[in-house]
Amino acid sequence: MKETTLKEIAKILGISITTVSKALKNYPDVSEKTRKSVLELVEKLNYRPNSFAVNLRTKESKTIGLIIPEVVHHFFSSVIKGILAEAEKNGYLVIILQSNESLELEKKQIALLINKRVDGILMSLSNESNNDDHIKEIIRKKIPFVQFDKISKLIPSSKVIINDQKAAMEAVQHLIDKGCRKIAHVRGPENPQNAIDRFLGYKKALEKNGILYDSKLVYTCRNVTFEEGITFAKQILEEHSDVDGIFAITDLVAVGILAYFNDKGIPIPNQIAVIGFSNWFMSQVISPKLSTVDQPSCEMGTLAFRLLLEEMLCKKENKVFEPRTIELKTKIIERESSLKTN
Amino acid sequence: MKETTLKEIAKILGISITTVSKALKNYPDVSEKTRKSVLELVEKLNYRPNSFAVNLRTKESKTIGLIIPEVVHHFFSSVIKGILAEAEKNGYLVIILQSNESLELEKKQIALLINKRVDGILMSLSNESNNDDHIKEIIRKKIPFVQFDKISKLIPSSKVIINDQKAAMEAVQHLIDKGCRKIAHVRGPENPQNAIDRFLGYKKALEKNGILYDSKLVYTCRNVTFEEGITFAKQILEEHSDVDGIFAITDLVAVGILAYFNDKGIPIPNQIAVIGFSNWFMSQVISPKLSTVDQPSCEMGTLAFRLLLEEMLCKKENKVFEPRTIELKTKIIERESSLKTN
DNA sequence: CTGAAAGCGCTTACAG
DNA sequence: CTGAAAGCGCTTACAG
Repeated sequence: MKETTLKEIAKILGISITTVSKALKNYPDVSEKTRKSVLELVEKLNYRPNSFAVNLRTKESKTIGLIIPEVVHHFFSSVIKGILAEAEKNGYLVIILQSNESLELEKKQIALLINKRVDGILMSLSNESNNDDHIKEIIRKKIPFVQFDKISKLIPSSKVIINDQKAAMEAVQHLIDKGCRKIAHVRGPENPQNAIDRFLGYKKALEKNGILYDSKLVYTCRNVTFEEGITFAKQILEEHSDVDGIFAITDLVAVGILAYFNDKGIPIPNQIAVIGFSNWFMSQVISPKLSTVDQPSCEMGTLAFRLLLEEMLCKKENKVFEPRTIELKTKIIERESSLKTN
Repeated sequence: MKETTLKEIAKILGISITTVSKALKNYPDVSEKTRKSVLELVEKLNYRPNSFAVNLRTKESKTIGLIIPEVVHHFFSSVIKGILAEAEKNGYLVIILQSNESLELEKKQIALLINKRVDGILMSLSNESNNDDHIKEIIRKKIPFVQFDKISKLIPSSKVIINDQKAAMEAVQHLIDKGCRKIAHVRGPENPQNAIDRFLGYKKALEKNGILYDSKLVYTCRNVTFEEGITFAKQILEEHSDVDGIFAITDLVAVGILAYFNDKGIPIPNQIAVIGFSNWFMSQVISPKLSTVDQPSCEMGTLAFRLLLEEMLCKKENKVFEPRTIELKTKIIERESSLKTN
């Protein structure tokens, strides 16, 4: 089945391609009569402009790229949902790539998106990312670019983030308020800014409350998994049996910790209180229900797309765009895992 | 920053655009010397072919579309993961659209993908889909098309599915084997084939075991949510206090059911055994751990893409492609929620 | 081995 | 109000 083209329509109506094109784009200099006949035939033949040709002419594709560390992840999939909804509302399609927390893949995918000539790129860094060179390429090519959640601070782009340090401080303060005095931290990997910030928030909260920081109480995840939660829970119990509180980098790890303690019959929160981060759906259905830090996800996606859209529009009109950073609010969610009764 | 084009390279080297293009595409009829000088300059200028132009010429974009009911969903996000990985391996990008279980959105999105002229489409139907007209358009346009999980049986396309009826039968048989005699079913909405098939499997299992089917024991979800699980658990308890087993359309609903029973102190599985479907991650961390039907997800994505790729290649070579259906194996996962000890 | 030319299907500045 | 023409940046059949 051959696709209808402007040429055919022009031929059938006995007018020029130019006029057909103008009629379709509501140029004012086309007679009502001509426009009508064009619209009718277009309707009848179910004509759709060839997007490849339009892209080539207009140098834009109404398509953006999204690079995300992991799709099977409550937080990230919610961000994707927000992005997809907002993009669709504004007539944009989204190409999604999963970096799988790998720097190598991330590099490759940035190259793919640049070659594809997407109109803009949204990105959350992989855990392995430890320098900015591959990202600078996006800036150098003047491709509209917004980072969210896991960002590189030094890249001059718009960003949508939370205040990880503050949120972590509040989480640890919450444990302290509940009576915890010896608090372990299962932190994220070395590279990601948010793992660093949450760790710093942990330290600051201790300091503020006159509790001595002990680096032995800090355990570092490599892959931030449920399994690591189990492993570290075991280790904490063996190495520091008097720990009375744990702040985990994210809910998935916290759930692993709870699973191990449940299994061993360690009373939570009375012996050890636990708080996670991100408010995954899972947290409210496990037992005990997990206290955590609520972090906007869908909204983060929506706002990231809006910032990108603004930048794309500025670029189109050759205006200067000043990158902006939006910081979203977090909130402590108190549930059973930190509700000490002693 | 202007992008490098073939024209510029040709000009700098004092040769024709044709020759540059051929050198880059490893045509045999280019001298080694010329090819080398081209490759060197290309490297130096970091030339990347303009994909818009390539798309227009070759009439393909190495991009496929994926329409999925819901991204924030353990099963679907795992399928996406499988698709993305396989697509990337084969040099394809994936545009993802979320139909949000809405027929209207689904229609719109099919139109978007057709207009975008993607090379192929992967799709899982929304719950609202009750006829095939919008999907037939894909077939009519001869766009390579593969359905997975939630499919329309009558559309002549490749499919990747499980045997929902058989899997459901096994799940209910499992409850019966554990001693359940009055088994309720919290089913999915009316339209989706897999909800229908699981319901039929439920019925067949009862029949096979000489248990009378009672339509009052079947509860129908509208949105297949955690909250509906809670609601129906309550209703089941009120309306049929002697129910001793529940088969839920999916784990999310089953988890809602467990939450309600836990809250009310109903002993699971001893008073009521529960089995879900899909083996979401969550199922193994809640208490009691949820018995369920394991359903391949990532693999489903991988295979769906492979079938699509095959069809896309056939189309390119003007070969006939015979749609195929791949049926993946499921497996009962026995956990605490069905482990009666009486 | 090299290149002129046609063409993919649009958009738009320009002339009339 | 209409249309001829140029051009976006490639690919490829064809001629030499």
